[in-house]
Amino acid sequence: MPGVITSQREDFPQWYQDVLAKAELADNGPVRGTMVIRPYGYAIWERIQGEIDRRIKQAGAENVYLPLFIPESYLRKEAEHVEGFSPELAVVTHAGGKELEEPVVVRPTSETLFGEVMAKWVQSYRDLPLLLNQWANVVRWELRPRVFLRTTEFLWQEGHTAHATREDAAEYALRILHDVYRDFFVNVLALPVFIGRKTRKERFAGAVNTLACEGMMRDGKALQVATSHELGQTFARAFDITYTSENGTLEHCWTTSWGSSTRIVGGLIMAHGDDGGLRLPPRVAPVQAVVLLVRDDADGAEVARRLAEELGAAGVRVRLDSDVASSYGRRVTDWELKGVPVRIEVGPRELAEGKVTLVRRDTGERSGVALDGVAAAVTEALGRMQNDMLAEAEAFVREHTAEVTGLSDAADAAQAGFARIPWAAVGESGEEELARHGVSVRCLQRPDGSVPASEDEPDIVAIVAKAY
RNA sequence: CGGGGCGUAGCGCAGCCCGGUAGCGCACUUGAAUGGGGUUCAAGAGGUCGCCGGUUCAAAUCCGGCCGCCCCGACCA
Repeated sequence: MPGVITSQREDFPQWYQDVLAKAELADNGPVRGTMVIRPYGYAIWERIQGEIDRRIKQAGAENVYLPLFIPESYLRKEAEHVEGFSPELAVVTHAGGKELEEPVVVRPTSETLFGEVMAKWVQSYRDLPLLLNQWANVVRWELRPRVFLRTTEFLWQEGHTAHATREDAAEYALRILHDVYRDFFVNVLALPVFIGRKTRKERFAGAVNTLACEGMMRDGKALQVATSHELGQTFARAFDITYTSENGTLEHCWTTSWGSSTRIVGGLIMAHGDDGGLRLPPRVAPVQAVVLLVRDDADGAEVARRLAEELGAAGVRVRLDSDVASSYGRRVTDWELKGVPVRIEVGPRELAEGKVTLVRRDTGERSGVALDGVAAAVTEALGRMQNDMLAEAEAFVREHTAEVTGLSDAADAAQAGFARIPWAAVGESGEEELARHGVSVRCLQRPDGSVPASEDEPDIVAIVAKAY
């Protein structure tokens, strides 16, 4: 595949743009910073959405839908929250042909609306925990947008929960991080993630603790792919989310919020893509296998049709490409750009031997497969690819993560990957210093990679990197 | 808001310095050949050269003003 696109570090932004366009994922929208997600890009998002939604439900949360518009006064109820979001709000001042008495804000996130709703729904300790989630679009007027990674309008899932105790809320926020997000990234996207606490500087506006998953892209930069916040009693106090406890006293709830967005699609592209375009792990691929009819012959067409049917029956998401009016090379390249994991080529040469050719997208490896063994071979290849892609990504992360002890070494290492450095050697002043090199603390971890209970724990490690 | 750059066909660009019939690649339409890694040939359609003004016999090109957009930094899932 001669020079279709290149993923060399210096060309990475251009490579990313090319993949978006050539794999037909998304374009810029007419309003600056917005994006148009094309059918194939949306199909990938639907896979992501389905997998995350299933995990959310397993964690006990239920889906609801709250309004797009928020009265401006709601946002003002929580000082830190307004301050954090006001620069990027889209505000509607006119509607129905006249100026509104109170402007309405297009939601940048829905903590305030959920606060209002929870205050009504929670009366007694028997109503707790209240575990809610919504799939919605939100708007944040970003200064420097980038398709999928940071767009003015994006699709996401935001979970909002209310609990009786601090411990219960903290435990749930951590559970979401582990059981919903990390599990999804590792087992579906084959994307190893660093999980940990955000520093005070990087914390969500209004939260008392922010947890995050950070993924490494192939240019060595970090992308925050999901977050989970403990909101303490901040929003419970601002919105009067109270309950009567078992012994009759009136108490404020402890709330959490957590989210993941269409940004994940960008992360998927940048973590697994190569010079041939997208590479999709089988579990997230909308099309897992394509049966490609090489030449225009009736026997081959019949075999290809039958194989596609068999694969479908075996539970493989399969497509038949018998569009022989387009050239073989063109079609092969198109499916590779789209990252389809397995390609089955049906041509006269191998058919003469009672075989077809199976090609893996991740390695490019080709093998001959007997006609009656195709479904088994494809299923096996998909399973192997899922594991191999995770192992490959893990090796990449290991090779691009440096152990350092000093700030300047950390800043240097972060030009090409991640650095692990004792948090004691960084601190808030060190964060400022790193920022001058375009580097930030992505998260704080225990030495074993688990999530610390506070940033004051001894021996905790800062993961530092350049970030998107 | 600081620092760079760009506005010419649907997309990507050349032409501008040195004024003289509006060009190239991709995509699109038609026809033919080809067909195991982005096929080839032929024909065709498509333009207010960002806008306004000036200089000139003549402006995409020179001069003045305006507008829009992109990239790098600050903000962020």
